[in-house]
Amino acid sequence: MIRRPFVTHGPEPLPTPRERQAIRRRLLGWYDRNARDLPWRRRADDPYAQWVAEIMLQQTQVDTVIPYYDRFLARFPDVNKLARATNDQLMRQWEGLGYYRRAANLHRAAKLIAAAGGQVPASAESLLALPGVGRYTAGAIASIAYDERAAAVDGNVARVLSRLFNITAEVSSPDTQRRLWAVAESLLPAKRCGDFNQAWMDLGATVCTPVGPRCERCPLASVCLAHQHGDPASLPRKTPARDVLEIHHVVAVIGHKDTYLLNRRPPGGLWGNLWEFPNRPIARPRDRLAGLRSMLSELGMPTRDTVRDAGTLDHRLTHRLMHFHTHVIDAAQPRRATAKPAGVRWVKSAQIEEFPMSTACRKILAIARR
DNA sequence: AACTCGGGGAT
DNA sequence: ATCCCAGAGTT
Repeated sequence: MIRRPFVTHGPEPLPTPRERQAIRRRLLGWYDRNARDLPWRRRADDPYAQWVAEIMLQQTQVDTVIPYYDRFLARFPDVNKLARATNDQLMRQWEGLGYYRRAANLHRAAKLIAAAGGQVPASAESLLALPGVGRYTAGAIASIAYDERAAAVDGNVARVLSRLFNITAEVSSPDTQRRLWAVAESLLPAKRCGDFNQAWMDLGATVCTPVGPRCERCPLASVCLAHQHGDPASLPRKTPARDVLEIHHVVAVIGHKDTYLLNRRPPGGLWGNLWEFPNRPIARPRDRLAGLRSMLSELGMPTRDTVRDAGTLDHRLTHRLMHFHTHVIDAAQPRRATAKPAGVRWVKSAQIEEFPMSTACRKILAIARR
C-alpha cells in the first residue's frame, strides 16, 4: 500500500505544508530555467497590455495570438486609444481570431475604464466586474500585473493539477472545478504569484501536454500521483464531444460595377458585428436557387440579373460544418435605399478590406472573385 | 448543467 | 479525423 502523501481536508485532498513548499520550490525553479519568452511578458508591468493578452488568449493558443497581439498593441497602445477606436477598427484587428464577443466586451470595458479615468482596475475583485473578465482572467491579470495573491485556473492548470493529485472526476463539473480552485489557491506562494501561475501554464504547454506528457522532464514527477500510480495521459477526464451539426447556407455576392452589397450582422451571436455577404440557411443544397430568389427579393434586388454559381465553401467550426453555396450576381440596376433592409450597404471593392469579416466570408470573397 | 461562441495547431 | 486551446456569458 502506497503512503497517502496528502491530508484530507473536507472532500478535497489538500497537500501538506511540506508538500506545498516542495511544489512551489520545484515549479518556480523550473520556471526560472524554462520560461517561454512571450511578448506580454516583456510588459508585465503594464496592466492594459496584460489584460489584452489574457482576453486574446482565452481558448486560443499562444502561437496564434502572438501576431495579433503585436499588431493590436501597436495600433491601440493604451486603454484610451482603444476606447476611442470605432467598432469596425477594433473588429478588423480581431478578424480571424474568433470568439468575436471577446472584442466587443474588450471595447465596452475600455470605454468604461476610460470614462472612469483610464486606470485598469487593480484587484482581481474589481477586474471581475469588467465584461469579458471571468474568474480565471481576473486572477491572471491581478497576479501578473499587480502581484496579487490570486489563483488562475485555466485549461493547462486544470490538466496539471488533475494529474498531480490524480483527480479522476469529470473535470468540467462544478464540484471538480471547486476542488481545482481550492488546490490552486492552497499552493500559491507568498510572493511571485504571477510567475507561479504562469509556471503552471508553461509546464502544461510544454511538458504536461494533453497527449504524450513528458514526465521524464517534469520537475513534479516525483510528487505526481498520476505519474506514480495512475495514468497521466488519461487525465483530465472529459465528457465526449457532441456531434458536429451539418448546415447549409446560400450566399449572394452581389456586385455592381466595382461595389459589393454587404450586410452587418447583429451584435451577439455568431460573428456578431461582422460584415458579410447576404446569406440565409437552407434545408438542403438543392434549395439554394429558391433561397437565392427570395433573398434577392427581400433585398430589393431584381431577380433576373445574371447569376453565376461560384461553388461551395466548406467551413468547419467546433460544433458545426457549414456549407456556403455561393452565387455571384451582376446587378444591372441596383435600387436605392427604399427597399434595402437596415445594415445593408454598398461597399467599394477597394475598401472591402477595411470591413471586418469572418474567415469564412473572406474565403467566400476569394472564390467569388475567381 | 448545458449551450453558444471561431479558427487553427498538434498529433 | 480528433482533441483542445491562458474561458465567459447566457439559458
